[in-house]
Amino acid sequence: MVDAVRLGWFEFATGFHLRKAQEASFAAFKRLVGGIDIRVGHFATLMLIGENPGINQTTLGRAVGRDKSSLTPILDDLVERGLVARKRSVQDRRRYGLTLTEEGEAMRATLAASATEHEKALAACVSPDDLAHFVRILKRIARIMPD
Amino acid sequence: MVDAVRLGWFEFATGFHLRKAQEASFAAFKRLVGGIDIRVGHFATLMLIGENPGINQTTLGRAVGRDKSSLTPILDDLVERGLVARKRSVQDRRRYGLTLTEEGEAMRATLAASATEHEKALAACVSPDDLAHFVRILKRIARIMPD
DNA sequence: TATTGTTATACTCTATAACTATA
DNA sequence: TATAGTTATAGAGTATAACAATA
Repeated sequence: MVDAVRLGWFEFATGFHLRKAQEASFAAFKRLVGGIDIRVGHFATLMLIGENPGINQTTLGRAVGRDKSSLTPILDDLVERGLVARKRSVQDRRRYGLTLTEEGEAMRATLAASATEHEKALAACVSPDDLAHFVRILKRIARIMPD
Repeated sequence: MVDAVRLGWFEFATGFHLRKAQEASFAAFKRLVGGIDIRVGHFATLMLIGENPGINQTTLGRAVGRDKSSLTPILDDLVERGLVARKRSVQDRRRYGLTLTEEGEAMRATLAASATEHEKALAACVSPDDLAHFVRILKRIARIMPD
């Protein structure tokens, strides 16, 4: 049974469609990397450590919009799997500098390939001309809305 | 301490910014309706029942992208608070027809006002010319990505 | 046999608060 | 006193599976 549901006001509710688009994109990405045993939170963490070697957990948390305590189990897992190394800073012994191991770098390359695939799938929804503009709007929303 | 974090590849990762924009929009909406004791899941449910009187739970779940079992506790709460009425269908006694009570309708009107405010806040991030196009892209992503 | 809705249950993700150790 | 990171814990939000009632 396929019932037509009137969205009514929701037809134009940006927040509602933002959520559905995000969920769809998320689900598609999960399916894409389904063969690789890694979660999306792990993915972002791995990519950002690769891009910012020596970054600490608090800074990393701010970048992905999560509390530092939320990152602890993710990092525990990545370290245990030999993908990330925690090195205590000599200048400030409270901090750990995070870096990718060789294996972590290899995993990052593999995941980056999946991510590129995923971007291609998104490109089927947004013309190349519009994509940059689209992402710019998303960034503006993320930056401005909280105030 | 404000560290600059290199996003690197992430700079262009649509999915990443989609998530951050969705979270920012969600947080802003929560703050807006903060005075009203209602959650976002409840909000969508209330709006869609108002727009589709007599809708059943399975159909409603499909519209919001949730399993029917996820809606049961939400509906229990809305019914207990006198906002929604469950009426067993006479044609098919397995189904309940969902409608808003008078109080539910009043709540819907109040929430719709908040939602309109929220859309105005979003309009500060997307020009009126672009907004319709932006939402169209979001819908396309939600429709196409899962395949 | 299939479907609607409920229940029991468990999992993921996340934050808060209290803690240790350093500064 | 303040900060980096960990631990314990709790709360959303969600899905899966088994179930009862009905089709």
